[in-house]
Amino acid sequence: MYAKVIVDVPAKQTNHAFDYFVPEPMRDWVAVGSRVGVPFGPRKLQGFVVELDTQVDYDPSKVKPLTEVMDLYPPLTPDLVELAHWISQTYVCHEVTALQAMIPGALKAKYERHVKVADGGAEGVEIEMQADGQHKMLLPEQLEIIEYVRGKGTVEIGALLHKFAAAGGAVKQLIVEGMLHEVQMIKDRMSAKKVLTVIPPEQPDMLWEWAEQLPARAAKQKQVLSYLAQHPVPIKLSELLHEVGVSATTVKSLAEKGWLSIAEVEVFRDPYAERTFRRTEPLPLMPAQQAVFARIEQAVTGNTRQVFLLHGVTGSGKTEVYLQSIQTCLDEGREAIVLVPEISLTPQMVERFKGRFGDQVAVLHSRLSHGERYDEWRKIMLKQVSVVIGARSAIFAPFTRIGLIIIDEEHESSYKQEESPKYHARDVAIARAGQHQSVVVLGSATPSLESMKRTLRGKASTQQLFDMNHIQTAAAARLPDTAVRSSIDSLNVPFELLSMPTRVEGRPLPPVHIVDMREELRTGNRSMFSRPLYKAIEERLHKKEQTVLLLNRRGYSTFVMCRTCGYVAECPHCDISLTYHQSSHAIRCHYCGYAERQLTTCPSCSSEHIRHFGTGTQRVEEELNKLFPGIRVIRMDVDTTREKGAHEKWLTMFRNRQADVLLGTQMVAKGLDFPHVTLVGAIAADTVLNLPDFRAAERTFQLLTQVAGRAGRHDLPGEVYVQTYAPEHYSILTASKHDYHGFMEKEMTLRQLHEYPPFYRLILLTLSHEQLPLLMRTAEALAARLKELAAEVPTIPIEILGPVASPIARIKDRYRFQCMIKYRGDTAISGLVQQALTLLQDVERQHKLTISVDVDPQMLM
DNA sequence: TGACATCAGGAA
DNA sequence: TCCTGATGTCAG
Repeated sequence: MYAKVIVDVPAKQTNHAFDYFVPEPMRDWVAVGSRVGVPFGPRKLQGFVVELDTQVDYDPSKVKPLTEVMDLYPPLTPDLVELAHWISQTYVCHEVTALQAMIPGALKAKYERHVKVADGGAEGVEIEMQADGQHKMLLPEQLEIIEYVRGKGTVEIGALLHKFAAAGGAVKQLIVEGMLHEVQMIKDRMSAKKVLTVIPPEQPDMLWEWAEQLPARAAKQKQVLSYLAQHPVPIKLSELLHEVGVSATTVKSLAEKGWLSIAEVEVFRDPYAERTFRRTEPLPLMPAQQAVFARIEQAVTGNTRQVFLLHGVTGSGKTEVYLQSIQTCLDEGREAIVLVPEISLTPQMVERFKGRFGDQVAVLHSRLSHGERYDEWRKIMLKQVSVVIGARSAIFAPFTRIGLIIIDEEHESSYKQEESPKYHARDVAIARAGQHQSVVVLGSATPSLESMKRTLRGKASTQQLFDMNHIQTAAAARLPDTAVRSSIDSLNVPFELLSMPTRVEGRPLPPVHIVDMREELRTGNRSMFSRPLYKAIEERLHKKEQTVLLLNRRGYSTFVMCRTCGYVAECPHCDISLTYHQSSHAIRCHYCGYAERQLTTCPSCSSEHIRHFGTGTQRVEEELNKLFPGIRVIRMDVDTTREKGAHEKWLTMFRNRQADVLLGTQMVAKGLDFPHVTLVGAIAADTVLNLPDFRAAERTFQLLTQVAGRAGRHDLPGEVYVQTYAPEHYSILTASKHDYHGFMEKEMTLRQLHEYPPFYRLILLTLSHEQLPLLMRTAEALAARLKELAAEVPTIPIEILGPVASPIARIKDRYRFQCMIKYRGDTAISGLVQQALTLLQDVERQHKLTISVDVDPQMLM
C-alpha cells in the first residue's frame, strides 16, 4: 500500500503529493487525513496523507517508506483534506498551508534534532576502528561529550552545542565521523494533559479485607483503603491526597502491593469547568421567527444543501432561531457548527449555547490557551460534542455528519483571514456544506452586498436592476488548465432570503438623532461631545440608567505631531506614522514594532509644542471625567482587554451596574445585551467613511446599525445619538432611519457604477522587496504577463490594474507594490494567477521577493 | 524550505 | 591548495 503525502514545505516546487510506501505494521493506522513522518531528502518531515493507493506512478524502487504515524486517530477527515485542496486552488496558497490551518496550533510540528551514541561506537575505548581501517585517536573533550550523551540517552543538538561550545567543532566532528548518530524527531507543540489517577480494584469489597491485613501502625493506608471502598470510582491522585490527608508515598505503597493502580489518564482542560450554566428551554417563537424557523427546519430535515440569508433586525431574536434550528439538526443525528465574529464571542453568547445544549458544546476562540483550544478540538474529534461554536477557523471542526452551519453577523470582515490561507469562512462554509449536504444559515441585521446579491439571482425584476452577470460554465471550461479541478463549488450556489423585520414583542427600534458636528463647532463647542449628547448622558446619570459610547478606532488618529511645524513622527522602516501609547510613554509602529521614547522636543524644529494624541478611547475617557466629575466609566479597548478574562470582567461589572458608561471600540457594538442601557452614542460616526476603501459606506452603515441595536432592547425605551461631520451621507441617513433596503439599493447602484464588488470580483497581488527598482520591474512584468493570460480568456472580461505603490508603500524596510485583477462573474480564475506566478518563481527565490495573493480582499492595503 | 553539491574568487 | 560565500538543484 502507498500513501500520497503533502509534506510540510510551503514552496511551489514541493506543492504536490509525494508517494510513500506504507509498511505493514502501520497499515491499520494510516488513513486519508493522517499526519505522518516521512523521509524527505536528507531530512525528516511531517506530512499529511491525502490519498491511499495500491500502486504508484513514480518509480517504485525510489519510493521510501513512512517512518511514523503521528496520531492514533487521523486529525483530519477525508472531506477536510478535499476541502484543503479546494482552498489552495481557490485562494492560491500552498496545500500544506491550507491543511495546517485546519488543525489546532498545538499539533503544528516542531522539529528537533537529537543525537545518541552510535551503536557499537566508542564503547568506552579511546581508539576507534574506522571503516577504512585507520585508527583514530579521540580527543579528551570528544570522550567527554560521548560520555555525556551516553549518560543522557539522547540529547538535543542545540543544547549539546551550547554545553560544549568551548570544544569548538568537536560535536559536529563526532557526528561526521559516525560516533554520534543523529536522530530527527517530530514533536507536537502540545500533548494531551495527563493526570495521575488512582483506580480502585474491580472488586471494591476486597478493600475492606486488605485493610484488615494491614498492621495497626499503617493507619494512613487503612484510611485510603476505606475511602476508596466507600467511593469505588477513579479519582485524581491529588484529590485523593487532599480528601484523605495522606502523602503520595502512602498511596504508592498500596499500589506496589497491587491493591490499587495509579495510571496517567487524559483529561480535558475545560475553560468553563468552574462555571455552571443555567439550563434553558426553547422560548416560544414570534410569528416571523416561526416562519423562518419552519423554513430552516424543513431544509435541515430534508437533508439538502441550501444556503439561507437571514436578514433580521437587531433584537429580532436570531439567536433563538439558531438554537432551535440546531436542536432540529441534533434530533436528526447530525452536527452543527456556529461561527461568530471573534469579537462577539462573548461569555454571554457562550452562555446561551451552553445553557441550551450543555456538554454537547465545544467552544473555540482565540482567548483560549493553546492547551485549552487543543482539548476543545479533541472533544470534537472524539465525538464527545456535536455542536461547536467558534470564530472563523471553527469551520474546520473535524465533524463527519454536519447538518447545519450557522454564520452569525455574516457581514463581518473578520471572517476573512488576513494571512495565508486567505480564505473567507462564509465561502468555505458553503463549500463544506456541499460536501455534507447541509444547510447554511447566514444571519445579519446588515447582510453584506455580496450575500445580498446572491439572493437576487434568477429573479427577473431584480436581475435587471442589478445586472446579474452570468458566466456560463462553458466559459469556465476554457480557462487555463488549473482553474478549477475540485468538484467542490461554493461560488455559484444561490441564497434564499429569509427575513425578520421586527423586534421580538413588538419593541420599537430606538430613535436615532444625527448630530452635525460642524454646526457644534460653528456655535463654539470644540469638545468631542456635542451638546445634545452631553445632555443625554447627563440625563442618564440622573435617572441611574446606563450609556454605551462607541468610538470607532479604525481611522482614528493616534499620531504624534509638532504643533509648531506640523512634523509628524514616522516609522523609519515603514511608511506609516508612529502611534502613541500612553501606558508605556512610547511611540511605536504598528507594523514592525519599532518604538522610541515619547518626544519632548520636535526633531525638526526643536519646538516643545508636541501633541501626543492618545488612543481615541483614552481621550474620550479623560474628557468624560472632566465633564462629569465622579462618573464611573469602563473603557474597553485593546489595551484594557488584553488580559485573559478581562473582557468578561468588564462586562459583568457593567451588567451589575457598577459603571454608568461603557466606552469602547467595535467590541461594544456587537451582540451585547444589557437591560439598563437606554442611551447609545457614536462619538465619531464617520471616521471609517474617510478611509480609502470602497466598502467604507457599507462598514459605516453596519457599525451604526449594530451599535444602535444595543439600545432599548428590554422594557426601557432607548435612544441613539450619532455625531458626524457628514450628516447628509446616505450611509448615516439610512442607518438613522433603520433603513437597510434604502441603503442597499443606493450602495448597489454605486458599486455597479464604479465597477466594484459584488458586481466585479477582485484579486489583489502585493509584491514586496527592499529594492524599489527591482520591485517595480518585477511588478511590471507580472502585470504584463497577467494581461497576456487574460487575453487568452476572451469569454471573461478581465482587467489588470496597476502596478501601483500599495497604500502603505513600505513595511519593515520593504517597498510594496500591488496589482489588482478585476473581473466579472462568479468563476474562479485563480488558475490564471497561478500561471502568471510561475513566471516570477526564480525572482522570488533568488532575490527574496515576496508575493502575496488575496482573492476577494477585504482590505485593500 | 533546507541540505548539499558545485563553482568562483581571495588568501596563504 | 584551502576556505568561504554565492548560486543552483532536488526532494518520492
